[in-house]
Amino acid sequence: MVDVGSATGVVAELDPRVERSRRVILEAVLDELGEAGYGALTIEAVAARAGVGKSTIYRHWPGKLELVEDAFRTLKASVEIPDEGTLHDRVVAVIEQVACLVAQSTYSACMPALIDAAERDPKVRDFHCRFSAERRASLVGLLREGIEAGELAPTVDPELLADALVGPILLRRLMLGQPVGPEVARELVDQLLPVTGD
Amino acid sequence: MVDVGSATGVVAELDPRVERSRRVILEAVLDELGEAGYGALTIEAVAARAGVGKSTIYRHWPGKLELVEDAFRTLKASVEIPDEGTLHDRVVAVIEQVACLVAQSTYSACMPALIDAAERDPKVRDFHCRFSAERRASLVGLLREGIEAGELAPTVDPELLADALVGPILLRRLMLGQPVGPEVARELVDQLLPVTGD
DNA sequence: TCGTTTCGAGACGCATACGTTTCGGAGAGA
DNA sequence: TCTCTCCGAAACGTATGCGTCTCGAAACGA
Repeated sequence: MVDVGSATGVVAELDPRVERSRRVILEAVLDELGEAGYGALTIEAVAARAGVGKSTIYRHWPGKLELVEDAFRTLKASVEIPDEGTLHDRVVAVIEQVACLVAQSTYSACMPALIDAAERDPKVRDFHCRFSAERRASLVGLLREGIEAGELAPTVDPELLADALVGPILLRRLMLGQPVGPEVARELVDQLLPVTGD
Repeated sequence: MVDVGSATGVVAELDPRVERSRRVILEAVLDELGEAGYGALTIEAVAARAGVGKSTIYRHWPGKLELVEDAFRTLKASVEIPDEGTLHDRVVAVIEQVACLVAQSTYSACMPALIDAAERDPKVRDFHCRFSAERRASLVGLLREGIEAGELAPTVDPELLADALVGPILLRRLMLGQPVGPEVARELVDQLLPVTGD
């Protein structure tokens, strides 16, 4: 019942039953969000899908909002920046990851629900924006490196360029119903990255 | 009660009471969608907001889905293509309109709900995608003109470029919580439009 | 004027979800 | 083994929304 901070700063659950309950419940929340969305999400549906009693959910969370927040926090949607290669190739690798993430992943399935929930509740909005901004920052950083290394013209606005690379992927997924595959990443970079020299 | 096709092909409601009821109800639906979203939208809330009885709603629509579809159809979100000016200026004008539309409009308020609803129901999805595709097509057409007129390099993919111009606006509105003003339109076009010659 | 149509209001039975509570069973840990 | 904790199930009363129905008032339009 009580969390214990270990010497490493990691918080460990004493009872494995609690850990297991929290895990299956949060998984069920993400599944429900993908299917029903935020507005139509019910605690009863989550409990049924997770195979737990409602009381177990209310034992660990005060309500729907906190439950959904915790579930979103478990989403894995990080992007890895490759160390080697030309700027062009490194950017392509990043955009490929973004395309895969947006085309098929738990994150992708929950994206519409997340966008909708962010519009309704300030807490979710904060989380969602910070979540997106973190990934964006890594791409912006990569582009900044390129400018400093002289591979990109100094007139380039790295934030605008980052959004221009990622924006179309979102647009096609959310507005056009045509999620793009990773093969489009190279086209995007070829068209939009104003490389200097070669 | 009966629609009459006039000589001009316009369908007119005989009874002004019906016309008025439908109008205030559909307005209320859009307001509710902006506030509550699609999943949490209820007929009762729409009726209360519109100041009509529930029976009046059920008299004109079979259920929530058709009601929402009709409401979305009343959304004005068209983009006008200017006739004169350089390609650069014409594209700027279009992107400015898009930015205004996405920053503040009934359409903007309903966008998260529309995206969420499209994910849940195929009918809404069809409508939403066609709706988005129509606006996209007008910008793509403008870019194609530019290519044919030699103002844009023939290597440009007009659809990709159109998405690269509009995508960032959506990304900042939906993912970053930073809707952009029309002043960003010029920056976008300056950075992304690969004009030939001048 | 007068019959017709639509209206708002509200009651209806039904279904679902809320959040709380109780209780017997089972797993954890000493 | 034995105690303590957490569990799932289910029942609880309440609240809300569903879709239907009825009714008297008001507006339409001929």
